[in-house]
Amino acid sequence: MPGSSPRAGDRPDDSLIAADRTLRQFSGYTMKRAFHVIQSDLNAALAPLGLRMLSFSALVVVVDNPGLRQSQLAEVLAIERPNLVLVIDELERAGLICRNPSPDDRRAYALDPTDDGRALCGTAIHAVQEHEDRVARALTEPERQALIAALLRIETPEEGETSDG
Amino acid sequence: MPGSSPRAGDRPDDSLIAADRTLRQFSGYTMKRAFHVIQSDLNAALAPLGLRMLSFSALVVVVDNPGLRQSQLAEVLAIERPNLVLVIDELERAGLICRNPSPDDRRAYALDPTDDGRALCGTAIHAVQEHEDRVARALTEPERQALIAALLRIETPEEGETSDG
DNA sequence: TATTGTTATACTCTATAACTATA
DNA sequence: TATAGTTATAGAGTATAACAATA
Repeated sequence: MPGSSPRAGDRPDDSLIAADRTLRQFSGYTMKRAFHVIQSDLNAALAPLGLRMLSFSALVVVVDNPGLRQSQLAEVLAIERPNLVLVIDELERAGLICRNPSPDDRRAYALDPTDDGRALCGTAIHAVQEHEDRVARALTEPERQALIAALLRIETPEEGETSDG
Repeated sequence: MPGSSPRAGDRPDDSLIAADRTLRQFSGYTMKRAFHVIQSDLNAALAPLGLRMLSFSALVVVVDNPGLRQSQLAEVLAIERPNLVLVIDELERAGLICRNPSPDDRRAYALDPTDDGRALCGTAIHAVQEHEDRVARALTEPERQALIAALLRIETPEEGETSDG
């Protein structure tokens, strides 16, 4: 139940810090706000490298899985195929990955990292790790790992129930 | 370091489930994906009531804090003032809140819930609680509360260090 | 007939500058 | 001059339909 605060105008601004206490019970609301903070910091960390969160993610997966097709990469990143096209364009224009002809299927491209792409990927992972260290400063390391495990279980409830199975 | 998988095309699709393992170390990536799942479910739960995540949040804060001005509401919700205007329009058109003249300041509006707004707010909170129960099904209750606490600390590192201070 | 990559399109959320009317 | 609400606009991220080439 919403509650029964007095009118907010009657009080100093300090009362606003608790003005969303009902919403704070809900993980979606708090997650949205935390994610916004994290995404801003992450994009700021990646901007000097000419990357953003999405292009960084695509680059890492291509470096880890050379030869991947675009439809596979979209599936891995959980985005729609059309939305990946501009990301690949961006990475290709920057000379970080190539669209090579797939040996098996003339409709498809095999995505491969260039040497520059592999090098920048390493640099970017280092930058993102520094961002992660800033996140970790607000948490203990077990808390940080528990957070990631909880988020993974929320995304895919059947997986990651407990990883000792 | 990215690693050295063989070419993904050599393998069946099963290999894709681990194709983003490097990214999974980073809270931002996993949070983005979990948030996307949560936001979709939350919006689906609210859609039958004519609400979405943002309008629901605004309604709850107005019901909890009648008389709030728009600029205060924007600050509470951590969104820019211009982006709140259409949300308030939407809630006012639906007859859930009113823009009343502020007694103190003729530039400002005092936002107040209508009876319908208060009623729908209660219904919506119930719907969101059911959504939260679905989230909780993937976690234990202490895990769910630890998740929310961790997200709050990430958003505002200085607050919520430990709440027994 | 189905799939790959693509184009076009649209909707949401977010961010900034500038306007008006008040203060 | 500063602030409250507003308008206009732009940029991301995301979603669907439909097309050409290929399977």
